[in-house]
Amino acid sequence: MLDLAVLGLLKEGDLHGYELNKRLKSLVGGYANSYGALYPALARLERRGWVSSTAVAPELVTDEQTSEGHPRRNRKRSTRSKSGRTRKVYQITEAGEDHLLELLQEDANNERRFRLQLAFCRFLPPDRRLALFELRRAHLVSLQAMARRDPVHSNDPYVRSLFERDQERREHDLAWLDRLIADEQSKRQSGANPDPIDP
Amino acid sequence: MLDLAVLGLLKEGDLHGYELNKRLKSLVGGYANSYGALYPALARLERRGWVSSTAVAPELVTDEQTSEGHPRRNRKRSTRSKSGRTRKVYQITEAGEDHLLELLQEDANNERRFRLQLAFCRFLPPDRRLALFELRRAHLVSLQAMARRDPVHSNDPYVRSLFERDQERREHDLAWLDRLIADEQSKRQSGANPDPIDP
DNA sequence: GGTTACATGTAACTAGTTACATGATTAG
DNA sequence: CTAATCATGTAACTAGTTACATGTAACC
Repeated sequence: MLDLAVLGLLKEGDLHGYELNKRLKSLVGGYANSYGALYPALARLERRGWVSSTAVAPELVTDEQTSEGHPRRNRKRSTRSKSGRTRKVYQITEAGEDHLLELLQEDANNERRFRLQLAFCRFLPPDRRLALFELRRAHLVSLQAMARRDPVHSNDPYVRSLFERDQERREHDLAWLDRLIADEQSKRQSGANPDPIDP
Repeated sequence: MLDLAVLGLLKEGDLHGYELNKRLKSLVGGYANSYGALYPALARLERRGWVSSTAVAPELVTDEQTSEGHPRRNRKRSTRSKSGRTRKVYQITEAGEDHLLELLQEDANNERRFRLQLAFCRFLPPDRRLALFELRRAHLVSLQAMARRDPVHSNDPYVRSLFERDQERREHDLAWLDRLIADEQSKRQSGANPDPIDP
């Protein structure tokens, strides 16, 4: 799961672990400050050849990589470092990109995984993307059916309220997915030139 | 987490592992057929003195425990067994009930935990229950605030759609929780006799 | 006579969290 | 000078899944 998130973020651009973690936090509300998961994951991805890393000495940090614009008066030297340690900047490999495409298509039964798949589904070809959405839809529909044929037995008001919320959430989610699917299909019909020659 | 679910279900009545698993499935849409988590959990709960178990021989299975009403013609003997193996029926201990009360109050930051806490919150005294709801509410509000002060950076339509859904879900959840809280408070005001003497 | 349901368990694996260790740089 | 932020990592723990092993009994 983390693999998917990391490869997806690295496909957008090279990053080091600390920065990756910040992006993960804003991408998935959750994925705490768990460097305890991230760093081992990066090491694993590198062992498998899906990413490669470059050590970047703090002196070599360039202006582009350093936060905002206003250059604040150089103190002592023009090259100042924002970090005290050598950073390891990771980049995705070709094998990594292939693997990412696989991860983007598998399952979709898992709520958290689907979240990540959606966040990076722009890297999929349109037909694969649509297939992913349909797969997720089928899963939601089967959950819906399960809930309907086996309604709440409990008379407890709290349990009932919980199950009602679940029901509403499923319906809301299905409607949302249907909108996504409809948008995909309308895209195929209108600007359906995968190799645009005449703009 | 499983501990909470198991203790809660056992507080409603004695059960064996297989039956517990079925209840878990209908209670939490999820918690797969994971006997691989349940049986070790039961063993652990027993070691800690929160539950105790009784071996029940298949011959001793009584009619009350055997599914539905229609008695189907006894074949060969009046005591027929539905199961081929000795079942281990678990019951919650006094220490287990105390522990359950603790589990019902801790955290509430965790979505899945809160689900279970709500499913069994009827075992809490009303003030504790209200406190639990308020705690969950505070957590949702802080998530809401985080999302607002740090909006989506991405221009990707899929990412945007995802974050919009998140937002709607949070709002829906908050409204739902507020209804639960309001109901609790109105209960306190109307039938607020914890030791009813005059019915 | 094969599939499904009943029933208990173990082993290996997946996935993430919490706490710790370490140290530099920067903003107030 | 002190708190926050930057930066990388390890160890122990929590929590659940998947696959396997084993066997009975009921259903069609």
